[in-house]
Amino acid sequence: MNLSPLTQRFVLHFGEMGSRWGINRTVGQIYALLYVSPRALNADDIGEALAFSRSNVSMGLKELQSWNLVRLQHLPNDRREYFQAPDDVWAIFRTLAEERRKREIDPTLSMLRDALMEQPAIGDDIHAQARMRQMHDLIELMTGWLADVQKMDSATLVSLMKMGAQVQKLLEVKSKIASTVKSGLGGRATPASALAHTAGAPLPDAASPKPKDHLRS
Amino acid sequence: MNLSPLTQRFVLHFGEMGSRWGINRTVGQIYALLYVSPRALNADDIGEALAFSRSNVSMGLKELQSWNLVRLQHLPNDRREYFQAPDDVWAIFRTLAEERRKREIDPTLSMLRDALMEQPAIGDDIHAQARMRQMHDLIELMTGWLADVQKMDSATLVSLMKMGAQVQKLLEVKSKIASTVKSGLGGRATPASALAHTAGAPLPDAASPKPKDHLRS
DNA sequence: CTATAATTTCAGTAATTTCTGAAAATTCAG
DNA sequence: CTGAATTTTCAGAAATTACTGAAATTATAG
Repeated sequence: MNLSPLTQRFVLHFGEMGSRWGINRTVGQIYALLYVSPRALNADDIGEALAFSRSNVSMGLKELQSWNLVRLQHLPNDRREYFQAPDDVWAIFRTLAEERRKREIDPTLSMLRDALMEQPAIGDDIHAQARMRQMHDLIELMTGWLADVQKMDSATLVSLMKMGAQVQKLLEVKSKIASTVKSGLGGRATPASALAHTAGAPLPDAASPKPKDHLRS
Repeated sequence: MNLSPLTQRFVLHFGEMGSRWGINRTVGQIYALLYVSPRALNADDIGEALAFSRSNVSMGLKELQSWNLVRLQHLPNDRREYFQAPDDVWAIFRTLAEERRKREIDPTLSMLRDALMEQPAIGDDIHAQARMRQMHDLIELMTGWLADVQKMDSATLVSLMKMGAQVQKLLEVKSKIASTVKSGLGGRATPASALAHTAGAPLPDAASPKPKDHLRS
C-alpha cells in the first residue's frame, strides 16, 4: 500500500501536529490515514503504509481505541481486525471533546473542588482560594455548557454556530419580551448575577445561584 | 518564599497536567504560582519557590510571554521584572483559546485549504478530498464561531453559557416569530415558559438561513 | 563610560517519551 | 485439542524534550 501525494501530505501533517495536540506522531499519522481511507484497514496495511513496526501500530491503535476514535470491523474469511474512523466528522469531534474533557479538565475540576473545601490556613490562602474559585466556576460553567451542547444533534449545533454572535441579539429580544410580559426569569436577570466576575479584588464569596448544576460525580 | 500546602497542591497539579495540556511541567507550575499569587513575582521568587534553576525560570517565563499569559510590572527602586497573571480569569481563558487556535488549528486549516485546491490524481484521492472538505468545513465553522464569541463581553458570554441547551428553544421561538409575523408568540407561549425546560428532543430541521459567513481569506 | 545587577542564551546532561524486535499471549480453523 | 495466524506485551535502544550551570548579553545606576 503506497499513499498518494495528497494523502501523504495529510498524514505527515497530522503526524507533526500530533505533538501539539498531545498525541504522538504515530497515533496522529495512523488516524489521518484511517480518516481519509475509503475502506477499513488492518494493522499490517497501516504499518506498511506508514513504515511503522507492527508493535508500534498495535500500540497506536490501542491508544486510538482508548479515545473511542476508531470503529472495529471484521471481514468475511479474514481473521484480522480492520479499523476505520467514524464517517461523521461531527461525531468524531464530539468524541474528541468528550475525551479531552475527561482527561484534561475533569481532574483539575476535582482538584479545585477539594482545594475549595479546605479551611484557608494563612492570609495568602484566602486570596489563593478566591482565585481557585474563579477558575473552578469558569470551568464548571464551560463543562456544563459543553454537556448541554453535546446533547444537541449536529444539525442544531451547526445552525447555532452559523448564527455566531447573533444569538446575542436573540438574547436581547428575549429579555425585552420577558420584561414586557409579566413572566418569570425577571428582566435580564441571569446576566446581572453572572457579572459578578472579574476583579483582583478580595472576592468575598463566590457562590452565585446556579439554575442548574452540571456536577458529574 | 515557601508555599502553603494549599498552593503547593495547586502548583503541583498544574505541573502534572502540563504534559496533557501541551506545556511542560515548569511552565505549568510557574503559571499556577503566578495565578494564585496575591502580588507580582520576580524570576528569583519563582525559582526559589519552585526550586527551579534561574535559567529554567527564564525560559518558562519566555514561553508564557509568547502565549500572552503574563503581565509585566516594574516596582520602584527595583530593577527586576515582576510577573503576574491577569486578574480576569475570562481574559485568561480567551487568550488561551486564541493562542491555541493559532498554534493547533490554523496550520491544519491552511494545510486543508491547500489540499482542497489540488486536482485529485487517483480514484482514492476523490474520497480523501471529500473527507478533508468535511474536516475543513467543520473547523472553519468552529473557528468562525469562536471569533464571534471572542468579540462578546464576558457577561454576555456567561449568560449564554448558563442558558446552555436552552438557546435551542430560543431558536425555535425565533423561527416561529419569523413565520407568524404579526401575532408572534401566540397565547401563553412566552419565552419564559418555552425556556423552562431543556431539550433533547429531535429538533425538526436545522438549516436556518445563514445571515453571515465566517470566511476569513 | 564603568561597574554591577539582571536576564538570556546555549552546550551539555538528565529525564522522558517513542519506537522496535523478540517473545508471550490470544484467537480460531480444522 | 493442535498449530498457525494474529495481536499484545515488554525490555531495551533511539529520539526527543527538559533542565542546568556557565558564559554572554543587556540594562541601568552612578
